[in-house]
Amino acid sequence: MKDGPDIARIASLIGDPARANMLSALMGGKALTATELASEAGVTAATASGHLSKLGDGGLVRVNQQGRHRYFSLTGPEVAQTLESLMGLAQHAGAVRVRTGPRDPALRHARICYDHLAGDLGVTLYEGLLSSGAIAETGEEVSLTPSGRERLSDFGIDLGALDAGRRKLCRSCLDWSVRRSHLAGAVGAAIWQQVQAKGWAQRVENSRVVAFSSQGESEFLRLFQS
Amino acid sequence: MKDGPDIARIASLIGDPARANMLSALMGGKALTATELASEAGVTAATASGHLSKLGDGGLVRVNQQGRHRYFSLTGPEVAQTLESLMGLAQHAGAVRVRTGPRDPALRHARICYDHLAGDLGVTLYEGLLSSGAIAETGEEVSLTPSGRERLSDFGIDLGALDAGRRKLCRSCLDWSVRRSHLAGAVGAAIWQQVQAKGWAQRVENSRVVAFSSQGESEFLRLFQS
DNA sequence: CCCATGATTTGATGTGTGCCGAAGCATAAC
DNA sequence: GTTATGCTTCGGCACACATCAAATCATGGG
Repeated sequence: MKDGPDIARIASLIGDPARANMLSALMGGKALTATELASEAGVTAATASGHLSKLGDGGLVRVNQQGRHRYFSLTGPEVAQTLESLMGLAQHAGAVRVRTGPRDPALRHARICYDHLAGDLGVTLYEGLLSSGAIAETGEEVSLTPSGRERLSDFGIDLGALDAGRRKLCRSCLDWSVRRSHLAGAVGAAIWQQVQAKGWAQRVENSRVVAFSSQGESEFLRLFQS
Repeated sequence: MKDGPDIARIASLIGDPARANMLSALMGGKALTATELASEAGVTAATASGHLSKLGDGGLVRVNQQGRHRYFSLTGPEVAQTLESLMGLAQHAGAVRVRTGPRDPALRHARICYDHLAGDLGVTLYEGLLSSGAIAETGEEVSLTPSGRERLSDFGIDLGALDAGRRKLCRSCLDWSVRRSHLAGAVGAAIWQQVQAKGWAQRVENSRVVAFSSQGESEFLRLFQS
């Protein structure tokens, strides 16, 4: 029964602790340099370089050379989605990190998933948009309704720019901490941008945690909670 | 950035070729004995035993002792779903098995995904049910509409029994070969059972491939294709 | 041009772990 | 009882690979 794609190859790629930490760091969506990733993984630059080249060969990360820096990022949302899926399994299997970080509760409340909002607030957003009819689902597809377009325009999002882009507008992404969906895709990314621009929230340095100001959070909930 | 569940632990579990082959075999949904799995993985019984105990500790497989046999199966649909997701990545990353099996095209056409139908025909089923209004989606959730209940009853499925069960009726599962959704959950499993009972298709020995009779396939399409 | 910084390559070391054979335990058949 | 089968445990072997230090290459700044 050696059917189907070679799953072991890429699973073993993710299976090394150093590489897994690098990938987790890249889940933040920001492109990071090789040295930054080395520090994230807790290894020397030499070791990190080897790992990154393997991840590149495996098609999990992409490089972007800029001057003498090389910026690494995940190749795409599929990778992020698979990683979240693995986190869900690990969580469920009780394979939580022995020394659960102090940031853990904050991480569950609101965090970045690649380039959009996840955690409790991400799920709230998704379900609020859905129940108010701003987005709708047909099959796996998520689409923006006319009323949704209007609301997001009012919110300050330039939908014309998104339409022009090649990226799919809406996409659902399974949340490992809540085990429900949150909103990904171009619209998901744009909403996060706008939340940031309005000063409602900002990212915590060197972490996927998102910190909402108390006022920002209440405005966010007022606008999006169903 | 050591936040979140420990992803490396279980990824490395899947990352070993022998274990990956075992898991792939279990994707067939049937519970298999330790020796069967050993032969699937191409290792001795001793080695297999060690692997299976690790998979058990990691929460990926479940044991079911019966007499002197020990039957192994995946702990649940989440595991199967994550594996499919990994296959999607592997496929996309060009990490296809060097020696692509002769069963490969058949596998894409129709196969078992844990306990329901996947591949071209699985996707056709899902989209047919959706466009004819038999199922509907709200968020990540898939639900059975009244007209859908009626159709499936006519098809010979005992919905009362499914309602009584604890398992979620409908669930969508991403298909690695087609990259679209197919139907999982209790209803997905029941449909496959019924397709089998009607003699439209049967599983190919020692493989996830599903073979439809030509008459069975045309009846299936007539009934479910949108 | 020279130095500083970022990144990769090379070579050597060590640990982890996959693998098997043989022996030990069960359970079932006779 | 005895024998056979399924599975696990143990001991030992060997290979793969993660790791680092030092050297090399590349880019940018003064």
